[in-house]
Amino acid sequence: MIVSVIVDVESKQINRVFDYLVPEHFKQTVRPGMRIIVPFGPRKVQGFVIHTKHESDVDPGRLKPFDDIVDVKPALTSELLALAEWLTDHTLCLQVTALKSMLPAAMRAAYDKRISLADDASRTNLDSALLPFFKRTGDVMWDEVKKTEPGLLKIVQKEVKNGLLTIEPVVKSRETKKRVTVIEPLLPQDQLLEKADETDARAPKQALLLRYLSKITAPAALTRLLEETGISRATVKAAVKNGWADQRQVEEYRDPYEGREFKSTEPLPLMNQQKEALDSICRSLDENEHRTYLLHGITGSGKTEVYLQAIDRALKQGKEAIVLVPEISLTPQMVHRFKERFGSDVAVLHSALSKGEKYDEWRKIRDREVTVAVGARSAIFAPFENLGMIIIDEEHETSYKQEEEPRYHARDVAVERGRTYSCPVVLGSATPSLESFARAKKGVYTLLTMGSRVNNVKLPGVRIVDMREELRNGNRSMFSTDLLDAMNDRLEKKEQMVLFLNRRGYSTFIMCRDCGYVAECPHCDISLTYHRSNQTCQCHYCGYHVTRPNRCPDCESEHIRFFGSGTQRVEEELKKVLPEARVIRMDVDTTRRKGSHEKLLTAFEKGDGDILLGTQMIAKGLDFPNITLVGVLTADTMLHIPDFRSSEKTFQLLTQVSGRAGRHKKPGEVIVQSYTPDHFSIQLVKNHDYLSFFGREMVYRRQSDYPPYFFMALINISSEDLTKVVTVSGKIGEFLRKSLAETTVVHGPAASAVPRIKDRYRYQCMVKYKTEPKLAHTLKEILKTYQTEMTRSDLAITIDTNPYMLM
DNA sequence: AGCACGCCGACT
DNA sequence: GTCGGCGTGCTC
Repeated sequence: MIVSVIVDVESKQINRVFDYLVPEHFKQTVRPGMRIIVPFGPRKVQGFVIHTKHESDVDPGRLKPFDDIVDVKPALTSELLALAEWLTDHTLCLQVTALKSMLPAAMRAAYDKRISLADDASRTNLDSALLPFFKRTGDVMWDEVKKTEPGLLKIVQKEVKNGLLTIEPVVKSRETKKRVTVIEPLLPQDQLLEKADETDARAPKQALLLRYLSKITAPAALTRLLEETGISRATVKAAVKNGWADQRQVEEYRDPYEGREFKSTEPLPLMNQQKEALDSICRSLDENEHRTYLLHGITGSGKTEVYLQAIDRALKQGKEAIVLVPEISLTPQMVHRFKERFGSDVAVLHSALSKGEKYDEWRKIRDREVTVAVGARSAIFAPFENLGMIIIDEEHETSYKQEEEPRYHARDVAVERGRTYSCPVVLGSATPSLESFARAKKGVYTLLTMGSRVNNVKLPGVRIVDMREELRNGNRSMFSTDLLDAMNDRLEKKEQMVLFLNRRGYSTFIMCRDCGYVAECPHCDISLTYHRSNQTCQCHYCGYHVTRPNRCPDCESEHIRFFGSGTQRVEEELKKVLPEARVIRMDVDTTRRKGSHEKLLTAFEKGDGDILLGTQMIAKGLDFPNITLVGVLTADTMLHIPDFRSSEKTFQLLTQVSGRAGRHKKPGEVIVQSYTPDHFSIQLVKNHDYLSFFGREMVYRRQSDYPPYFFMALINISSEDLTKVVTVSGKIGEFLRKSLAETTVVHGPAASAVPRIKDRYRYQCMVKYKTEPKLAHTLKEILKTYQTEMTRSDLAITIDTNPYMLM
């Protein structure tokens, strides 16, 4: 018996299957989708079994048996193995990269070396630098040595040559399972009580323990037992020794929601528009028909309730469901709604969980202990085998696109899986991506529209304030008179408000007023942001930071000024103009710690704050009844980034934040401050007019050959050597033009929008096409041509067949 | 990737 | 004579 294996070596040359013999004792257990440990050249690596067979094309003498099996159950189902192949083809990534991306991070292998003394006598002759590590008997792991003294590898290798040490490569598993000690009575209840009566006089603690044991029906956690009875570990030990009880370790799933109560909810009554949407979706479900629905429902129209009831129907048919939400930790409210409706049937996979917690949630899916997976992008690979429903909430969100390899879009994967399982895929949004809406209009997707809010709550009134006008009237502050008045009004009425600004830190750039010097990152072509809390200037691209200069590094002038405002600056300013207001600031800097995000939101919900000030992360999913005012401080920052989607992003963001106001009984108001108030993506927010926005934006996309009219592919070339980047990208551009059809447009090569990041120069070529059968082949050809140069030098070529980040 | 093999310059 | 530089090639 032979297995074909994709080994965990990320290199173009190794991107194919290798065959291994199956050792006799594994013949019954090994199956496709399992991870195994294989010898690969001189080392050991992890590999994925792709299929089993009885003959190999490889010379039988060269076949080696594999070492071990990692998984008890296959990590990947046969469907996911096929999906990995699809991912590889569509994103042009390595097969092993696709396979690994489907597993939780805790299941990715780590490698180490075990160093042992050749024999006991070797110790005396060992290089003195290594002695501290070999004082005790037993082996030493290289990772341990590296931690204290990374330079010692040379000496270790020398001693290997001298025959004093041996090195054995090992594959470490990062999977840690949480274990708890449990106690279980070994005697029936009546005997326990009998024994308790006997021991009462001599050993009261034993008696207490025996009575406790007589009451339990399932094994009890030791820690809890000790806590509740107040007896000591020694007492328990004695009882175990007496043969009254058994103590053992059991595996436990870490429950990130432990101790939290979710009251269960019943389906809510639906409005007509919701019913119609639900009926269409359920029809596909009942008929086992794959169909992609675009659920276009304005903010507050009750999309979530439609998802919940559609899922419920799928579960009742014995099927499973996947729900994707953008960066789920950011929308705890959404998680709660699923937990409340489906209780312990839900596994949650979000970025704020620890690796171990994610692994446990993932195992619940694999072991079929749950039937619903709610999570961010990678949850689309949930290893279900009878999928009945896939839902992508806020489908326009760009976080569904992975910006590392494999560069996939969860929406595409969802449609592919929906096709395999013949099940409906529901894309929901108040502001669909242009791609999806265009597809819905063409009939590729089925459009479902929900145009009014639940209970007919009115959409908030939106006012657009011209900040140039404010300036002309002598208001140089960051708050317009309108916004300030409105804020004062809400403070008086004890109502809450949300202030939105998509820039963290304190200021956007630092400039010397005397000589015009602007502080820039020495490793990236980008200006530094001032962070007031720790008095540093930071680069948001590479993390470089320096203490703030008091004098201009160029001309020694003291007139260093900070321009533009970030959330920290606004917070400070708010303290000045509204000293009595309680402000809760929410951005990457205040939510870095685990759970802090939710803590801040709960505080705001409880009314511990009047103003919630934040970046992007407060734009989605917030649903608090007391919010009656939303202020957008600078609507145009998004508009000026060099990206053809900038108008779309601006409109989506403004509409989303607007939706945070007046979702319940109290009417809401939105004030948008802008320096370009006449731009259509800002004007059309006023009437929440998605359709007009769609129409206007499509005209621009058609004129400029952008998606959805054209497809794109982006080739990025980078190196520390600028000359190399220029020559290589030049050749690539030439090759693209020569190889592709005449109707295809090739832009560049040109320097990227951020021409240097982390000391690497970056150039790019852009391909825009309608149909291009030769594209995949041409791009693969490019990678093949530069394959050796990429391994031998620092040259890097990355290809994105559906780019969202054009920087 | 990571490791061995192999062929040329500067040291005990 | 040997140590070590990194070009080349291979991994079932």
